Amino acid sequence: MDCIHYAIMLEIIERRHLRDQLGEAIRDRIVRQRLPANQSIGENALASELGVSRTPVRETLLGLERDGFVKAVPGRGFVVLPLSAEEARQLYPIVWSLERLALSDVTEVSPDLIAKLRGLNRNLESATTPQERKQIDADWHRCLISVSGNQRLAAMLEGAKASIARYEHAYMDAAGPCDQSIEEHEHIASLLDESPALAADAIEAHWRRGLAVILVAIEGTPQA
Amino acid sequence: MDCIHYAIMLEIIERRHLRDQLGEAIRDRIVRQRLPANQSIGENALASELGVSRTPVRETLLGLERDGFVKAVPGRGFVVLPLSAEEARQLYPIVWSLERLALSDVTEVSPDLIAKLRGLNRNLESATTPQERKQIDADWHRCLISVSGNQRLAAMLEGAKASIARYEHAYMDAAGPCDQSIEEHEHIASLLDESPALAADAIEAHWRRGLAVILVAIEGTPQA
DNA sequence: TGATTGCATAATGTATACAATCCATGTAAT
DNA sequence: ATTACATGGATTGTATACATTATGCAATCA
Repeated sequence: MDCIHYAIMLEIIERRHLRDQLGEAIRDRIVRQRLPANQSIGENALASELGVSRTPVRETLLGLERDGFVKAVPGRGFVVLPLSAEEARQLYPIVWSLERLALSDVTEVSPDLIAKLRGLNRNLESATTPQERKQIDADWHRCLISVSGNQRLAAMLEGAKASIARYEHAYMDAAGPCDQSIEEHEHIASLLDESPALAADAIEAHWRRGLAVILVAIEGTPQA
Repeated sequence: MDCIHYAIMLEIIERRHLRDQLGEAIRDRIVRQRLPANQSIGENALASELGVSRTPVRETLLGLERDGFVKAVPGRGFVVLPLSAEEARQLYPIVWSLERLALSDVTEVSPDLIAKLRGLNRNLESATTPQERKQIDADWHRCLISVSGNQRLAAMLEGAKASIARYEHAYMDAAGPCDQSIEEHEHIASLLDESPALAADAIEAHWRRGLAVILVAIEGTPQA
């Protein structure tokens, strides 16, 4: 029994397609505006920069098109879509509707899960780097919607959240989730086992506040 | 000035990627179970059958993976995912949540739109072939959610509806939308300008009934 | 007989090739 | 000077090639 068998037994070998690994890198370039909006993506340059061929790059871009990062224009490749207040106004309600759905119809919430949410929230409090804070915040929401057990819902939310990340990066404080977010998380966690309906209202309010921040940043006017 | 210039001026020339055209064909093969579930898709056979190379076929399959039709397994290609009551229970609530969202926050509904809905519903009544009925039903729902103006929402719903079409084809009466559906459509249209909230409730009920039909067909028991 | 190994074949994942088309620059004509 | 057009290089969309990995089957062994 050699090391390969051990690897299989322990599920160490985890093969991933190149396109999945590239996703992170290319999304990052878009979020950080290294690939500017309204500009066609040079597939050759991107591929050689990433050390792969055009094929997996194009596969990744097709996925990013589904998530609303880019648009494929016949004959001129993939174009990075611009951010807009209008799109933000479209995206956020989708997210809060889907997270509401995750919390509806929940009959019983395990104490373990609430404990896990509280733990993540503590980690969020003590996190130092913005990157870490954003990561933990995303984990907290993933954990929250896991109560539904709805995998299709989780997958759709992943895509929508990725789009929203663009707006948060571009317009929100680079520090990441603030104290108010942490308080709201705690509030939601505490509501979870008493009244899922109230928790659903709270999660919607949480996102509404996030949208308001973004819209102020984009449009300047406090209430638009 | 030759015919090509005219074509461009009139926007007659509409270039589409092969992957988009293949989408319909491959989805159809899955829905009709010509590509059976739990079975890996032979890309070579499919490509030559469709008269194209593997490249656009694979691009299409990546899109179908996003819509939950297939799953890419590293090393063994794309596998057609099986239908399950569990997935149906996940999909339908997503659809009614998103259609609810489309109807919420609607301030003013144009009379034109209501007239168009009623017109489509009449077409649905007089449609003859099941294919036509399904097409018109889909158009009716597209028209309904267009009141929101939320394009991201519309795109997500397209994907979710495509998945649901698999269930409807496999388990619902092949005749397509029935008289009750038409009545419900009419009811929803009439509620639309008075009370969007009630219309939202009605559209949810519409989909809940659809889910119930599917679940009975899959599981047999009337209330599960 | 039943399980296992080894090999041959087929299929996948990625890279590369090639034809079509886009875009920028330059040139001529008005 | 501006427009129209021609031309070349660059880029895309699709096809094909190639290396790796999976799959099936026959031969071997317990």
